[in-house]
Amino acid sequence: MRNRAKILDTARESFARDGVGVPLDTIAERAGVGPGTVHRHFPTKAVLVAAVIADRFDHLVQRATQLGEDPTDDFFTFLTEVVESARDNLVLASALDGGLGRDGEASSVRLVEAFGTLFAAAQRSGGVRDDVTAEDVHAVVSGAVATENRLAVDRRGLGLEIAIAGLRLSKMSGSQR
Amino acid sequence: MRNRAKILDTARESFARDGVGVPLDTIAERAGVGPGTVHRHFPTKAVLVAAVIADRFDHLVQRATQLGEDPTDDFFTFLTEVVESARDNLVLASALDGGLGRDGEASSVRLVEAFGTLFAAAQRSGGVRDDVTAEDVHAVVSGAVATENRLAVDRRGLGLEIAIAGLRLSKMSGSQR
Amino acid sequence: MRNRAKILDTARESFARDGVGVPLDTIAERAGVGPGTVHRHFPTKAVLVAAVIADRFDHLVQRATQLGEDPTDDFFTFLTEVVESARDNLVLASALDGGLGRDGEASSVRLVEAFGTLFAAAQRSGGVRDDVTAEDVHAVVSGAVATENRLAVDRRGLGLEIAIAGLRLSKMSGSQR
Amino acid sequence: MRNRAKILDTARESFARDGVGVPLDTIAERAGVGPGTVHRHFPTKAVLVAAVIADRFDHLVQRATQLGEDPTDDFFTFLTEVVESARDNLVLASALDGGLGRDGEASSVRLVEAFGTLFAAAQRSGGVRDDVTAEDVHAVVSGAVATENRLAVDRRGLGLEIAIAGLRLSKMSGSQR
DNA sequence: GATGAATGAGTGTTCATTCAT
DNA sequence: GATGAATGAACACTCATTCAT
Repeated sequence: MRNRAKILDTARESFARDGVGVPLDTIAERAGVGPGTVHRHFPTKAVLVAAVIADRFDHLVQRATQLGEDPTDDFFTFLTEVVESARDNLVLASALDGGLGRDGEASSVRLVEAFGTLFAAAQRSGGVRDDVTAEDVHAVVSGAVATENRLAVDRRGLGLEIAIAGLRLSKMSGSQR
Repeated sequence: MRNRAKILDTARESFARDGVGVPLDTIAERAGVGPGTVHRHFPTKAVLVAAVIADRFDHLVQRATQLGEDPTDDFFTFLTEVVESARDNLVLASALDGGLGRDGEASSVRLVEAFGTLFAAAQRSGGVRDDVTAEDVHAVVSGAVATENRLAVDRRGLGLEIAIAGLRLSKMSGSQR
Repeated sequence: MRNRAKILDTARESFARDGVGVPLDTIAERAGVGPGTVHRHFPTKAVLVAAVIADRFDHLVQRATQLGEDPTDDFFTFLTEVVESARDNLVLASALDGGLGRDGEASSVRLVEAFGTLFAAAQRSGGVRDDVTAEDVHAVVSGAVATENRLAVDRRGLGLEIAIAGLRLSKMSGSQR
Repeated sequence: MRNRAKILDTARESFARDGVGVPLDTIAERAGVGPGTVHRHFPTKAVLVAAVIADRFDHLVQRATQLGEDPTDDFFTFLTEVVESARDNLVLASALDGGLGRDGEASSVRLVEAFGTLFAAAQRSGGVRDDVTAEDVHAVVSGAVATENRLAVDRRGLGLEIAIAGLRLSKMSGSQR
């Protein structure tokens, strides 16, 4: 249905800008449909939120398959894309923050897999610290997103820079603290 | 009053565990008091939330004054304390995340000042990258908190390690990305 | 919607009988709808109260336009209608009592205008004391309403009679007290 | 107890200015006592309100006994005092308005009696219309109070003037309407 | 399929009243 | 007697969800 897409788009923008607190009625109104229509397509608010997230996650997974140069570059490129897609996007940021893969959502699992594959390859090829796990990477991504979202607009990039430097293989790794 | 402390404690735990979404009635019940009692001590939910945060923030500011060795060590020690205090604490994490100092709350402003002083000293003494601002540090702290909160329990520390490494003066600073 | 009218009717009766203190939930229950439905049609209790009043006021203004005999008779006929409509009606009585026109409500302003026009004409035609102002008339109307509401049922009319006699041009006007 | 008088005074002013809606806690605070103290002296808010009213009513009844010239003058003088005491006094105004004597309150009954005696004498002496009852007078007083309270400050007196003219024996009485 | 009116449980807040100190 | 902290019922209002049209 065309309405489904319209609702999904509106929800994406609304949730991105204002968080999941936005009333469904507001989304319905912004999408130019009735609240009942929203529920026809998305029986529950949670379902709608999940759909919005899944949409972005699948979009990202898609991108992961379009890489293919150097494993290390691929990994960091993907990480950058993930972080940037969650920048200025409240739902995505909190979706990455809270329970990537843990929620059992199919798209979430796929993203974890895509990430895992790239990460394993990068680690094998020696471009990434070998004392961090795939799970750790999820956490670091969360952190990078949080940093980016808090940074002044003209300072953007610092969060990514630090995260990437922190994951990249270097002599100083693990020597701090 | 003894009840004020009881309510504040209960609120601290409730907000830490479940976020600020916890109904005041629930907090009242958990504290073993009536809903009216909560309002007597904290006229508004916002006031209670602010009180919980202020309590922790002032605790931190207190710690800042007890340092006094090497400026750089002091700064990173304080940063570590701040991040650790927000670990497993949803309100504190989001308080650090959203608008440190921007909210005009006295305790928030004091924390910003404490941070700023230590940061300036550390930067002057050459222990911290000189291309980052105090504002940047707030963002990086947010990120470290997010990372720590997402990390498996036995992996804790990685977020801090990366943040600290990212802020510490090093030859590679600014060379990435 | 049919429900809007049902709610307005119920509110009119409830407010008339028991005053504006009646809980919205009670009105909802009496109207056979949920509390949310009341809020859908009248976002705020003040809006509902205003709607009830506006409904009566506009009804009165309507009547004012249907007159057209002798200016003096018209004025007193209208005054009588206004007072009688507020008889046994707590909201209307207090709406007339407190701030006719001062509240900025459109219907209130219209009623003031209707009253003012009739009053001016009556005064010009010599049927009304020329030492009273339009504002005075509002106060006298308030008084007549109060009197009528306090009067035993079989004595009704005395308040109006006194008010009308007091406003009508007579030799004794202003000689008392 | 001295506190009782302090509370009563404070309540009188508070209720006069803001109506009976004023919270007891506010009155307690203004009186410089705890809320519990208010309840010790006045078990219920209704009791306090009644006490405030009784205090004024008894004050008025007192005045009634100090008259003694011409019956008609006495009656209208008393009526004037009653109306003026309720001017700018929200509780008193509504106490006069709603149920003088009907509430069974002793002071209310006494006021009714005082009024009744003066009224009967005035009527007997031929100074007051003989087609109105004592009950009617209560209603007219209500009206005069309402009018006075609505009148602009520099127009005060009109309500009383009209009420008195309306009750006084005159050739036009009963000829209107 | 779409609509949007209706639902009703839930939330923050107020305030008369009680009672331990 | 006085205090003021505590109580809890009550209220206005929100919003996810349902359902008649």
